[in-house]
Amino acid sequence: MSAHSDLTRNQSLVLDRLEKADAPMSAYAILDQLRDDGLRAPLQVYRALEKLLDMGLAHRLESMNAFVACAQPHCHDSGLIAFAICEKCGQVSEFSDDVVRERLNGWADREGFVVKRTTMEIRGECRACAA
Amino acid sequence: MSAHSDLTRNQSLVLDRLEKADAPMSAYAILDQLRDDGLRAPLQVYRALEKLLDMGLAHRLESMNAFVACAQPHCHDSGLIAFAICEKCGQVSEFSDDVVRERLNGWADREGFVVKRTTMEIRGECRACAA
DNA sequence: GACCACTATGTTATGACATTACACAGCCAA
DNA sequence: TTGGCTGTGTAATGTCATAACATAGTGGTC
Repeated sequence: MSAHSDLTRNQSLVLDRLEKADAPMSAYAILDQLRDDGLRAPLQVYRALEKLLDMGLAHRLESMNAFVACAQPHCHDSGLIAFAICEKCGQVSEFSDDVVRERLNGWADREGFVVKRTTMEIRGECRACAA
Repeated sequence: MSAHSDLTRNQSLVLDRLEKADAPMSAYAILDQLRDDGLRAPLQVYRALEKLLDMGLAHRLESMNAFVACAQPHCHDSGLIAFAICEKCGQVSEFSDDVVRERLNGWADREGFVVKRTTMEIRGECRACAA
């Protein structure tokens, strides 16, 4: 499943936990589930998460202060990712749209704005929950 | 400038403060600046902010847990707003793009996802700061 | 092998952001 | 004048995130 060869112990623990979750998890929720594995302080989780974000293996959902594992192995490559978050069941869908990326980059170019990071999050209800 | 006729006292205080700021403010920063006006507890600010968000007079920037006054009187009408946030000077630019809105709505329609709220935030450096 | 730089780790304390719970006051319509 | 609604005030608490400091492994270089 997950070949996290070059990850440290803490990073592996955190990523595994995220991958097994069916909804975004807060750092403290992750911590609670990893007590038995020896983790005790928030910082241990936050440090692991930071690296995972850097490596493109996890995402941070700004609108809910929570984290998810990447849906696809190299989804960070697609440049700009949008998230659709169901507020009922918690499920998160990832997708990317080249046209949207184009438009935002176009605006930035015209304005002389140097983009570092873009977050796009749609809150609502997924098909199943809206039915 | 601001005809906040139908606002309560606390709401007016908070909105005025936001409008005079040249960068996003956290709820606690707002509170600190309104101590002299009689505000003492975070909740007084959060309650005012909630109403202002509802009325479309202010925005919440999810990626920095901060708030800004609307750039234009009725900018919520444009449906979907993107924010470009300069990490150096703190300045925030608001803009909307119909094509982007189209694309996101298209995705949602196809997926059967019922959209409640969308946040789009670009972090980086504005032209002046990037120079 | 001794040294040094770099990265990861563990722990405590603290800071920053947000909400719950409860009590009271004003306003307006039935 | 009663009851519902909205706003307000206050204290306590809950949730999210980082600073500061100490320790330990790893790998390169002389």
